[in-house]
Amino acid sequence: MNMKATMKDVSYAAGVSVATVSHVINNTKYVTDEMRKKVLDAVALLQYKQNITARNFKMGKHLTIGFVVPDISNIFFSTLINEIEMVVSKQNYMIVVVNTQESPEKEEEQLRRLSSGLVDGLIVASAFDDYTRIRDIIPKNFPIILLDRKPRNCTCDTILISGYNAVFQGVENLLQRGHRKICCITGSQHMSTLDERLCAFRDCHKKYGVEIDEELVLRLDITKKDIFADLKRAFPRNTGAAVFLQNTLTLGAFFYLTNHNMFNGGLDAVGYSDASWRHYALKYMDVVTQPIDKMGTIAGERILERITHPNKRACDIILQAKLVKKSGT
Amino acid sequence: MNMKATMKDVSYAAGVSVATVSHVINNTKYVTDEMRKKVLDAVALLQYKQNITARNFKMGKHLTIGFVVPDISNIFFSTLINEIEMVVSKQNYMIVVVNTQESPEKEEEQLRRLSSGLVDGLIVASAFDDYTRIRDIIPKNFPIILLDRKPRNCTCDTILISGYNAVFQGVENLLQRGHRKICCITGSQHMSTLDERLCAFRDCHKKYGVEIDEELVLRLDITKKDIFADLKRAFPRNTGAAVFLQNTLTLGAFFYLTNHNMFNGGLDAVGYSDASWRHYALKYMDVVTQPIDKMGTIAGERILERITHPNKRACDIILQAKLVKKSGT
DNA sequence: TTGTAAGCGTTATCAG
DNA sequence: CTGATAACGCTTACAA
Repeated sequence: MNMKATMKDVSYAAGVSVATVSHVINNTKYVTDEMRKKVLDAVALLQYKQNITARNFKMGKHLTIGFVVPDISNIFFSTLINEIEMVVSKQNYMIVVVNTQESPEKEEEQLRRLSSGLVDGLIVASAFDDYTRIRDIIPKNFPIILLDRKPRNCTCDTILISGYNAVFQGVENLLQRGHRKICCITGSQHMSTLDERLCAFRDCHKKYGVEIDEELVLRLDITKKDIFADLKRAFPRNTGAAVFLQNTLTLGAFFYLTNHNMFNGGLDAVGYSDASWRHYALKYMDVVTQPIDKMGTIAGERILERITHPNKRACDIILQAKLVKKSGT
Repeated sequence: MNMKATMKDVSYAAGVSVATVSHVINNTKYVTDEMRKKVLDAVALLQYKQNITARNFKMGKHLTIGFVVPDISNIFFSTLINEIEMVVSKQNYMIVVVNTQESPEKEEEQLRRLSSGLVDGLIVASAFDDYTRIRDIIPKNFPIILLDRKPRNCTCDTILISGYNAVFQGVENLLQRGHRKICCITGSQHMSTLDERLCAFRDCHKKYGVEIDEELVLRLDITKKDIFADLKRAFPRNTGAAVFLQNTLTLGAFFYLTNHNMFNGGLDAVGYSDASWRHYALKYMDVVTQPIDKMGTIAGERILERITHPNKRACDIILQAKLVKKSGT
């Protein structure tokens, strides 16, 4: 019989009280060296390990923040994880990541689980269009921050990155260089960020009095393994310019286009990128980059603040994406 | 005063016992419809949410598996997450991911924390060379599975992917096509997988009696943001062939090489890839792909089995990477 | 400085 | 079928 040792076992073995054991384990009160040694010896002898769940339960604290992401393999989110981790780990918090695979049902289930006593706060990039249902799920005043996407009817803190200006500027450059047939390639999912970017695309055309050929506005499904085929079909040869509104799309497109030597053929493009490969692309296209590090830092700081002050009023923060021009221009 | 409602509160409001409340919440015993309704009404009224930590504590079960990864932004690991999730979610387990950023210290800390009552089992891709210390940290018989890398002195279950044959075969192809100056580009970190791949590179040369120019064996630091510069320096023009032993490296290299039109210049190459972009690369290089999905499935199934039978004897599983030849050949 | 004991929210045993 | 109540392992007044 090899049941796991508890504090009581240790206290018994050491000939002291459980309170004393607790205090030496947690360094929470002064204990004489003699006692401390007895305790530590017993701990070693019994291979005692503190039961963190019991502790968390008793304290109502977990030193843990949940990060709910729709797609963990998107470099945008994985970078964010590191960034947030860096901030919160300074206060001894850890981050647990759960992946919802863009499924609202999964998100709902996870939010329900995590918010019911597993973590002290939540950061979530939501797959929901509308957040009304979620409000009943998350306890009132539970520290929660929404990232990157803002569903309707959501009253929590949000941190967003606006791509409007950057995309507008990118499209403006293309128009100013004389392009009139600009292909716009975006994702098939519906989300606030994409809508905004597309909006910039349209508005810029309007400003210059250029009519958009709707045939050139394409929505590709990037969850499919092979964007290649889609792109092939989608990419008309008679347009001299293209705009890609999503980072995942841009990588695929970039491969496709370089492989077909289209940039050397004079193609002009604006892409979206959050990854290190943006450096390579810069030879051929303007690239919109998002301030992920800043977003992560702010998210980390803010969730910590919410945890300590749960009933401050919520607010939105909007960061700006930036257009980095390709090397030639 | 708006303290969170407990079962006791609910039982009081519903005029029943806590036992009954518990049973309707968990569907764990038959309760008459009348009682059940009373309970559910009270739950709604008080906005009662079960405290999962208390439950986990009491039950000693968490329905949670920890996945400890060295680099969450590596597509190899993020794909693995999805794969594992798919398996374990069928048994209602969730998976929490923690990122160690290739730091053994972080790994140790996380293992300590997770294994002390936060999760029911662990899957870890370790940043450790040697696992002796870890054995004292993880409780005896704690369900744990090591993935992808096998540190020395590790007696747990491991699931590995051997790249030996695939790399050997890739190099063999190059040699048979007449190449004698093959540049080998690998990572700067030390890990079992890379060692094995490099070993295949060497062994294959030996088999063909070709001496390796050690100047052409390069270790690049992929944690640096800009592999581009490194590659530029590293890549000698007089070699007609190159082998890339890591997926992250290969992507950078591929960009660099296509941008410089080197494939059209006749460069022959073997790369490592786990991502969807492998399709694009296949026009230009042989690509080693790893059976990530299989690895994930096995890992998921095995950890579940370990959780139910914690004291079966550990064993190793070795999967084989596969060489996919480029389209022309 | 150390020990005693109550109590955190749940589950589960056992009587009714 | 339902209800008291002990117990899970730990922290923390409070008492000694």
